[in-house]
Amino acid sequence: MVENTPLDERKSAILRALVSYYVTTGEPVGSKTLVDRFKLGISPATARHEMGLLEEGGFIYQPHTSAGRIPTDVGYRHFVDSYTMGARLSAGDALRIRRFFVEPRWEFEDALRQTASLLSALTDHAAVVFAPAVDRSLVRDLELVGLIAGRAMVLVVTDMGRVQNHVVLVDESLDQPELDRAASALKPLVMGVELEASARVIVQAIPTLPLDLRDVAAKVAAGLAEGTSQHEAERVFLEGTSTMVDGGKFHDLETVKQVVGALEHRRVVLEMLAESLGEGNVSVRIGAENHQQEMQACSVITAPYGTEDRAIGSLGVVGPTRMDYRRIIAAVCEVAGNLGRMLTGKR
Amino acid sequence: MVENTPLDERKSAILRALVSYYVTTGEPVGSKTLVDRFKLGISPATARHEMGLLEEGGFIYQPHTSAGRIPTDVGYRHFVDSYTMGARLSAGDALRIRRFFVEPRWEFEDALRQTASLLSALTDHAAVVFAPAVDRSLVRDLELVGLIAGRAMVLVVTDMGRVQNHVVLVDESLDQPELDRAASALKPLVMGVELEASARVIVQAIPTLPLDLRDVAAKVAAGLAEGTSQHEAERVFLEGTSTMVDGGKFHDLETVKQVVGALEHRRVVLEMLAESLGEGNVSVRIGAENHQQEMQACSVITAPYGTEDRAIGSLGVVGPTRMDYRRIIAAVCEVAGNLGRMLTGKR
DNA sequence: CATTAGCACTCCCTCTCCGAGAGTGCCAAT
DNA sequence: ATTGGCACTCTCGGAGAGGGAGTGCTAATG
Repeated sequence: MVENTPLDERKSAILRALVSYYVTTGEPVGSKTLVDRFKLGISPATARHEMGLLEEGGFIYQPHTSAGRIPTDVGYRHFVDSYTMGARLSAGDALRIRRFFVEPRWEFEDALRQTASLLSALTDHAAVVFAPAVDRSLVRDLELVGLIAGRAMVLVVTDMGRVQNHVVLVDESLDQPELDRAASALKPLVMGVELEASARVIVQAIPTLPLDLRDVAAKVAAGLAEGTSQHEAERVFLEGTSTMVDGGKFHDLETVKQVVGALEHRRVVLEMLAESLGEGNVSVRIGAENHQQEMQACSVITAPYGTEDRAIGSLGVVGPTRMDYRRIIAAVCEVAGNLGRMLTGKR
Repeated sequence: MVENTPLDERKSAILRALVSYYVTTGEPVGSKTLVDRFKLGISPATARHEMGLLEEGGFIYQPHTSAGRIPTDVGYRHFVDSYTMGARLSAGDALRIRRFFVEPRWEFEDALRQTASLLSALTDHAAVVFAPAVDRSLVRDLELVGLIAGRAMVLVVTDMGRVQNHVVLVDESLDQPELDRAASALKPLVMGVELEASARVIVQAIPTLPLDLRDVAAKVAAGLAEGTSQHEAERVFLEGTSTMVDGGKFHDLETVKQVVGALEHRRVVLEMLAESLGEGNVSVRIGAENHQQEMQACSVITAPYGTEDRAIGSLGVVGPTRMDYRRIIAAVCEVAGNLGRMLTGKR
């Protein structure tokens, strides 16, 4: 409520203890409980005094007079900022992650979906994994396949085993040999080019192409452009929504519905993960810090994955603000690191 | 409880009224309410008498002595069997479906996902659409694309615009020209063949191939076989799970979690939809009629889609046993019909 | 001056009690 | 066979009471 006072060490310790305890029980925490369970070296009265100050500072609040205290979003924020660095995974979790990633996984999409499952199981919250459609993997193949009734499919394969396809309308008279001819002409143009740039490359080369191929080329370029931009929503893998319904994570059923609904319509997930792609490191959004209206009862922990210098996607965990931040942050980081290594083969 | 008495007309009418009313309110229905709201031409006392008999027959039950009656699964079953034929869609719903299907949709997967969304929005329940990986669409193209580190991707396109890809391990020494050579050799074998049969065709042709291609061919066939059988789970499109959380559809939160969890792990959905593929027509599974343990608090309404003689997939709606069967059955049928027509181009 | 023990106070939670309301089953009359 | 009358049962909601947990304040203490 007042200004953004930096907390002295004792207040910080009290806040840490309070958050830790509240997160496990879900009950408001009183001064007595606090000094009983944690070796704070102070009496309940002193704790009460400090807690009063913490409340003035907006770090904790009482659901009603004469109840224990509950952390506010600001309180969680301080907890995360001051006590979260260097959190280590439990041996069990670490082992589980290591086991998961030593298994070879050949399918790109499969790997991402399973990673989402892992993350959800690990944290007991909903997990998302996102691979942006627009990325810097390199084109390995381009094919044109005629379908029924003047439709043709543009197929692009990247070096990371990702397939993108897009159906375009072409002149009905084009048969497969002609499509092959077009593909042969276009393929050399885009081989080794970044997927993101491929449409542009083709457009630029159109004037140099034989007249009868220009129309097809334009269609293909359009398909590529649309394919890379539009279908991002399909690149979101979401697992563990059922954990949201779990006992008492959210008090309000309406909230649960809102959150599950928002996650389901991938737009919100997409926004969150895209934001985190920009920042270089693990990102923690607590409650109202989320820009998305629907997510303001949640905390979202995300991290990009890839190599040091280049992120190829991001992943994260969504849960109630009352979550075990240390554990989850550690898990997200560890999984992101492993996934990045697995996909890039580096390091 | 007793035997499977065929109900006389009046009992049947009472049951119909009771189900209709209960489905809208969710409250146990009493004899007075029943004769007040429906023109049954009998007095409450008579209704009570009949209701007593219906209860003996196991069609309805009381949550506690001296409360109204609620339909049992058997009651719903009778309702569906006797009162559901020829149910018509509301004009609004019919229009909405028609509007949806006149828009051209080029992407197979997209079309299915959006259909699931439509069905969910239409019924206000969770909706699933399933396209089995093994089907009878015809192969239009086969490509081999080299990826990093001895992996190659087998790409197959079918005439309905479906792309299937599977990564296989090949000899590290194989470069793209050699893969192309292999693809050229294999492609003629499978062109126009049913996807389902393609792996078998290749295996049979292996002895006729040049020695140095036989290994690759076997790998490709294995990849095709695995691709067509294993990844069915990825062909399930699920939308609208958040509607499950809606007020009072299920009384028990634990049930909601169980159901959402089961839907999320596609296995259960897959089982249900595969079952319905076998039966030729719309199928209604009410509560305990579901073979899946997790679904016994739900009703599942599914229908295959495709042409008259050949189903190419199935779709359905999952909700609480307390649902508006007439409306939902009509919606499922209509959507299935339209989707089939759109995908096959037939009427 | 910070810390602490003591204490009165506040508020929630649970339990119980009670009356109203809804619905039933049965019985006797039609 | 149907119906009106009636006593009975059960749930639901509100009121009231007691217990418990936790607070803020004050005065005493090192």
